[in-house]
Amino acid sequence: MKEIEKAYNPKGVEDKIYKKWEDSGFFNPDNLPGKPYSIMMPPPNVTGVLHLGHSLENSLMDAMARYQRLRGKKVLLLPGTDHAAVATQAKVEKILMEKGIKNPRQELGREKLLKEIRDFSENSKKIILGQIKKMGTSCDWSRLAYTFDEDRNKAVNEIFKKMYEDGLIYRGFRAVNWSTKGQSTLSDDEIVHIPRKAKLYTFKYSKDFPITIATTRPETKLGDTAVAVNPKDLRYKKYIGKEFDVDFVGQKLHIKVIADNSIDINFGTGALGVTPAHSLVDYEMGVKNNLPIIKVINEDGKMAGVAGDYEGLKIEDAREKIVDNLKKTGLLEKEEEIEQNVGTSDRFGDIVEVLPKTQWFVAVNKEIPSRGKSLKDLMREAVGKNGVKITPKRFEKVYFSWIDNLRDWCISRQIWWGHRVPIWYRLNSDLAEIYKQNPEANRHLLDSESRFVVSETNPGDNNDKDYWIQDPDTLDTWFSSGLWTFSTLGWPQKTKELKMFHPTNWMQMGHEILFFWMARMILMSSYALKEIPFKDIYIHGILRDENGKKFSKSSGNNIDPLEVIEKYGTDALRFSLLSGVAPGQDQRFYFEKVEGARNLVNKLWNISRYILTTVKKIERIEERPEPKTLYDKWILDGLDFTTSAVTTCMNRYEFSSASEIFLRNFTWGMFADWYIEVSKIEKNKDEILLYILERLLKLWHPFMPFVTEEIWKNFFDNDNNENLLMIQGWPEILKDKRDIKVEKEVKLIQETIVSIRNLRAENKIEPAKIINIELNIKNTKLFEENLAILEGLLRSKIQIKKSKSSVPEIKILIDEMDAEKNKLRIKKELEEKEKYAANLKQRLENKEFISRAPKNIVDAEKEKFTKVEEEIKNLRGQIESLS
RNA sequence: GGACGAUUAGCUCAGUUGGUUAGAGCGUUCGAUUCACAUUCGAAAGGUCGGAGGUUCGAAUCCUCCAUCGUCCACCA
Repeated sequence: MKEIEKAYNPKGVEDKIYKKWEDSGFFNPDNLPGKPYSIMMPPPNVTGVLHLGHSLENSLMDAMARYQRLRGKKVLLLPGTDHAAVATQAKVEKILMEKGIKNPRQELGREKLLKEIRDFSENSKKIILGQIKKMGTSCDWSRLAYTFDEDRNKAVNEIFKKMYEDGLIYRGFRAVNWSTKGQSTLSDDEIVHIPRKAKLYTFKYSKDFPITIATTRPETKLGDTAVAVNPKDLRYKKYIGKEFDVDFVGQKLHIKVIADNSIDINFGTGALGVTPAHSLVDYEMGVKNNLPIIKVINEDGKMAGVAGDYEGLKIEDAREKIVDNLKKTGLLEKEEEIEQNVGTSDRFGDIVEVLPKTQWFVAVNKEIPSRGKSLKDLMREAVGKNGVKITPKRFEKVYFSWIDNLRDWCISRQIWWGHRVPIWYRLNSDLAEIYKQNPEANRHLLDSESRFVVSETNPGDNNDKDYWIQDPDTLDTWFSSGLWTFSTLGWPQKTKELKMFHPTNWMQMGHEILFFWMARMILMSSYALKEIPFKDIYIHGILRDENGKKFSKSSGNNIDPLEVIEKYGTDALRFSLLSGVAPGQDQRFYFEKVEGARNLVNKLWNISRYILTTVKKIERIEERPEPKTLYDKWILDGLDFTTSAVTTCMNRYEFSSASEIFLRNFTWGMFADWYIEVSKIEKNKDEILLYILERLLKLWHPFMPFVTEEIWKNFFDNDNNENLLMIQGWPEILKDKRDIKVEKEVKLIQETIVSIRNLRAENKIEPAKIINIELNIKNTKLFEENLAILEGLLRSKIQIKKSKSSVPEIKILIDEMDAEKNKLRIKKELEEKEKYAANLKQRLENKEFISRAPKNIVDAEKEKFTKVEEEIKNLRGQIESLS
């Protein structure tokens, strides 16, 4: 007889099995037959190690990949990591600062700092990849990619060039978001708004200026070049178009009064001081009205030279001084405290300033040559009816509203960790010399240089090589991760992989990167390949702790997935995550859940242990065995139904229903609790048990790959690769409907068994004691045929007597029965049934119901009524016989 | 300010086109250990589905309003 351990011990087997899978080559689609199916794993940032959220993603993707592989597809699950430009540099700089290096960029310089970041990220990468393996992820390691490796860099340069040539990438002097702390620009999406208290000042620039304005940022008013009013505002109509020279706290300003429909007549004074240099909204107004841009705040967060008396002051100090000044001159009319939202940098945390700067942008509204559409148009078309399906659908709306508000995308960053902007400027020899002496300080030489070309490498020849300077900036990290679905497949080369696996079939992600990533992938792919990068998108929620709080380092509630795996095993972790996932919905994680999952894994183990150690011969059963008894029919039908349901669920990305409702219920509730127990009584069921076990292992494999693979080994006496469960094929769907008659009969028997067990428990009859029972029933044949089961499961001697009742009337023939107690119980039951019957009766007497409800519903209600009537009669009889 | 989501048993959550006496897991109570599994087995208790209206023969499910919690977007200056 086969020896199998009493409990499943994941620790001993997981690593071995993973190695076996990896060595088999089946992670690589080249070794698989069938139609291609591809999933690109969202590359985790190399800022640190993986957390439970990543475990959820790995579980989702791997479950889908394994499911598709079992269904005979040529599955590519492509792994990778993301250099995460700003995030990683910010992180490493922080670590260095904690080590005492106050200003890492200054103290280390570009090359040394880059080395620090590279070392850090290589280390995180190693840990991350190890963690992905621990999760059992069946990804193709031979195609491992990194957003910052050579191939991906080529793709980045190529697309930059293409977009530049199409006029979609341009250099512009525009108002951009600026992080003083990070000393870099930011895209609109990298800003998080946080509420804070601020003071709103209402004042006039000067005594002779007719309009009062309000602001929370008086210091920026030094850069005002206009006042905007609503054209319908009668108070100010007469001033529109007029220009004024004013003396604002000692500075000369030239203010033009302009009309703009976006101005709210009822807010504040109904007039807005326009600062094109330091507000994105004002900047756009400035462009429309041709207003000059006056930059009064510098990159270091201090007032600029044009600010006159205020030059060199910190923003807060300048503000204070200006307010003082306004008070003194009596120009300040009101000062009130308001709640305001302020934009901060998501990575550096400081308040973001808006500054005018020369940067590189992607034009989203500009028409793409020979396509008659803008990037925005492409992005809009890609989702919805004829494009990507987002699950859940509501995120489509979120996406569209984001598109509508999209501005040109600033892609150049002043940090060092990232893809260098592939632009080279040709300076005059002396300027080149000056620049090289201090690049940081002489950046403006490049900004004002009109001779430049797009190139990966120095475009100069031996004569002027030294005068060509590459743009020191790097690209927004999302510029490179936007290419992920195709840069990983060899683009810009026309590889056969690209043709085979693009567009990808499925993409899953958290809703927090919908804009950052999904939108950019759609942009890049529909532009460069004219393909929407994926067919379906699945949005999952974020994992929270047991109190509903976000996991984060600062709240100290982080859980290391490896710790969970160590304690409960990977399969348990995977199942606990997958069984609770609902699209777009946040999910709580707690250890009781994993414990329950671990118990389920062990249950499957023990089911297998029982079957494999008791059957005469372990063998694979290809054909659906012929059912001999009622329970055989029931369980085989159940398996068919479960197979069909699980398949449907997986095709719809309903991981939770597939695993929790159907598989768990069938495995534990039907197969273990009933059928295996029955098989001990009815005997000779090796074929059916083995047949079901094999299919169960396959159905469970996407959710719990390790334990199923480990059990599967017992079917073979060698460990050839082609015997691995992961490629054995998905169970065939034979039929998806259960036989209603069989269903009903089994239900009747099970209800009878439960009732009798209940009676035993209530009357405190020892479970071991054999008792005599009399069953009065119309359908004696059914009960006679299943007598052995009833007697076996109930430890009873049962006499079946013919009666008119279609529900069994149970009599326990024993002295210890407490008649009073019994009567009470029956009375209670009777009451409930009578209430129910009254309910049904009312419904059936309602003419509207009879005439309007569909016939099958009415018939079902009638049937229910006759049944409950019978039960009531039965119970009444029992009471009588007891008294 | 705008949009979206959640509210179902003590806890965590299912409930897919409106039609079962509203389900599961955990927890609780009672009982069981030579027979695959105490990481187990058996039994039970526990909910007027956030509130108020409406549509319908019929509402946890659809509509309106309200309440509470949460998320995203947005520089009302």
